[in-house]
Order: sequence, then structure tokens, then C-alpha cells
Amino acid sequence: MNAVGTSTARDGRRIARLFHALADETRLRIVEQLADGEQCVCDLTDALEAGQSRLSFHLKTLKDAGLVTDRRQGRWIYYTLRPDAVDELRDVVGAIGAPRGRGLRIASRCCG
Amino acid sequence: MNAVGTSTARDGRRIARLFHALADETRLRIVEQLADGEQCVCDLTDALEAGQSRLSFHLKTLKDAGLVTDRRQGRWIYYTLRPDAVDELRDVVGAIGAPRGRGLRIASRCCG
DNA sequence: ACGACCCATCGACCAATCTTGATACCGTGC
DNA sequence: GCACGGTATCAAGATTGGTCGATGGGTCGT
Repeated sequence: MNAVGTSTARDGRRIARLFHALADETRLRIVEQLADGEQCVCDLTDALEAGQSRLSFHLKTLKDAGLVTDRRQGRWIYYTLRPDAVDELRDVVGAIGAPRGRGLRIASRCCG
Repeated sequence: MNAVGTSTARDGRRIARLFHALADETRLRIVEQLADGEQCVCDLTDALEAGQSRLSFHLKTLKDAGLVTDRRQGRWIYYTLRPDAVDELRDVVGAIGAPRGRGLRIASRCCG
């Protein structure tokens, strides 16, 4: 009963950021890769054939949106999808298009 | 078994556009409003207290992404959520984080 | 301590996006 | 036909986003 339906302005910004994080082909491919599990940047660099700087930029975007976390191990940094963020995403899109049950909406001013 | 998991480049662009359409507070609020059913621009203008030009811009963005359709009736234009687009969205986020079943991924080059 | 490697961050640049005000378009009613 | 209301579209400016190359900070092996 939350998500889009009852979003406050703050939630709106947060959710918009979530979607923005996925609104880029490179980042979609990163997420796709991370579905297979934790990966370090060098793996992603290989898989996506993207420059290291570019990848780092997008990983930061995903991280700022809360979609991934990173963990350092030795000289590598591993990135993982955050399950709770994925869940939230599912909740939000699950709520899209679901009426908020305020009863049938009557056209307010025009359109009569 | 499609969505993010097996996305081609074309799908990627399309899905990125879908997410981009939702990556904006104003558009999220529009979608939220449309959950209650068909609405004309004047209703949305009232509900969101947004300028007509701005609203029109965002509605076009949503329409280009395939998330809404419009229908003219008299001098008003009604916008509606496209159920199939909402379904596609659900499929896509449903696939996010779901491993593609290629077996356990072995770290390829580094990270051993 | 040094060099090699992994990665983040910065600066500069170009492209895309958003906002606003002005204008044009299309129905409607007179 | 004319005026008006609802909406799209255009032009211009501000903001944000993405790419690239260079630089710098950790970490490891020697």
C-alpha cells in the first residue's frame, strides 16, 4: 500500500533515483551481470568491454541509488546487487497502475 | 525468461527508455494519478499544480516510452496507462537479480 | 621501498534533459 | 467566421548526465 500510491515528495525523489539508475544500457548490463553473483570491476570490464573509468562512474551511480553494495577484498572491489533494493523495486512497479481505492474518480473540473 | 536476463542491445535501449520514463518525480506523479483511471491534461494540471507546457512535455515522454496512450474526445485529450507496458515493466523487474542459470559463475581472470 | 595492478576521482567536453514563455493547432459554441 | 478553451510544439536557457584521459590512493609481490 505504499510505493507509488502514497508517495511523499521524499519517496518520489528516492524512487525516481532508483529508476534513473536503471535508465541506462550500460547500467542495465551491469545489473544483468550481477545477477550471476558478486563480481569485481575487472570482471565487468571484461564482460562489458567498457573503459574502467566509465564502469566506475556507472557503478557509483548504481551505488548511490542503493541498488548495489561494494566490498573490498585485497586489491579487488566486489559489487553485489542489494536484495532489499530489488524488492523495493518490485513493490514499486507492483503498485504502478493499481488504483488507490478512493472509489471511482469523478472528473473534477472539465471533461463532464 | 526474457527481460534483463537475455536482453539484446535493442531490448536494452527499449527497457532503458521505460525506466527513464519513470525516472522523474513529475512523471511518477502522473503515473500515480493515472492509476485511478483515464484523465485529461486539465485534471492533471490541477492535481499536480504543474504548468501546462511542462505537463505536456512529460506526457509526451511517457507516451514515447509506450507507458501511456492518449485519446481525443471533444477538446480534451485523455491519457491512460497501457496495461501491457505495465506488465512488461513487472516482467523486467521480476527478472532483475534472477540468475540466468548458466551454473555457478567462476571468477574469470582475476579475483582467484 | 618499489613497481605493478585495481580502482576511484577529477577536469573538460559534448549530449541529453528539463523548464518556461511564446506561439500555433484544433474543437467547440456563438 | 470569430473568439475561446484545451493541448501540442517550438525556441532558448539552465541543469544534469555520460565519456574520456589523466591523476592519485590502496594493496600486493618482491
